Amino acid sequence: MKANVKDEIRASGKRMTRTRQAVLNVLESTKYPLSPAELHARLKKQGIAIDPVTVYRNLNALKTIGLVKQIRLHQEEQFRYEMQEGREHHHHIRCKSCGKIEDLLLCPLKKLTSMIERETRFLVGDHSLEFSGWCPKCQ
Amino acid sequence: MKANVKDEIRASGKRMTRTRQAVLNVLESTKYPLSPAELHARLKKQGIAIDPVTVYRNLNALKTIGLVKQIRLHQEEQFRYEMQEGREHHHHIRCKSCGKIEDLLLCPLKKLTSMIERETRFLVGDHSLEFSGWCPKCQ
DNA sequence: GCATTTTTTGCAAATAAGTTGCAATAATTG
DNA sequence: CAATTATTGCAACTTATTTGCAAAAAATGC
Repeated sequence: MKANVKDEIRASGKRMTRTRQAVLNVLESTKYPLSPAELHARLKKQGIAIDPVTVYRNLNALKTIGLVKQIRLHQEEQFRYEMQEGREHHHHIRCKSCGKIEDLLLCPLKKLTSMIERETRFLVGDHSLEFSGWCPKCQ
Repeated sequence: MKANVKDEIRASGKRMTRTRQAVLNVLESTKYPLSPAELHARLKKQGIAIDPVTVYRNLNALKTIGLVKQIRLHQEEQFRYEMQEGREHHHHIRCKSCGKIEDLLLCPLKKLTSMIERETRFLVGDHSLEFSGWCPKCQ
């Protein structure tokens, strides 16, 4: 865990507890966004028994600070969370069959933003892009 | 309501009831995807008092036939539904302040698909793209 | 290090969106 | 019009998430 992660938590008036440390460790060592339930299961497997509610509360706290990003993949019923700290802007692809999720580092949408702003007169703040299909194993 | 909508419903073994007719009417006359609750409220305002459960069941039935499309806008907690029948492929933009949703007819992603397939070895079936920002009134 | 303050945690209970079981009702078919 | 099958309403259930509250853990001041 990077030192400045703890600093950021403290700077926001929050505390770095064992539990929070463990939540961050799992998120940092996972290459795709996790649901609260998946995160809870991983902690359990590590012998760290915390209440599911505590997972929710930690994820919300970390999201508020901006250390963690909350996303929702289309057609999924729960939120997922991934580290935001030090990560590039990216999107995801999800297998329709087994649910496998991978990051996509490419993003073709920066140039499109001004076009959309002109057309809709919205001020664009953000976008979300997701592909779905079948992963190599499920084809 | 187009004649072939009723035909498609009948062809799938389903029936065209007053209720279902009313649900379709609302969807056809709305220019953005509606949540079940919003749809229910509109029916109520028209003096059509049906159970919320019936709205859910009708939306699911229409989705199964392929007449209606179910989408989930990122950071929203409920599903939304829009007519699929006779509509172009499109995406949405949503105001972060008031929640206003508009359609975007442009889609820059067709060319990207083969690139993603090469990179990830997934077979891409679908994509979802959503912009969010501030609508003219909320800027 | 100890007492005080404030955050965090666990447990139980509440919420919100959506689904399911079942009996009554409404459409369709012959 | 009678028989069949889909649809509806109501109550109850499920799943994901949030909230209240008292106890436990972390930070702060001395």
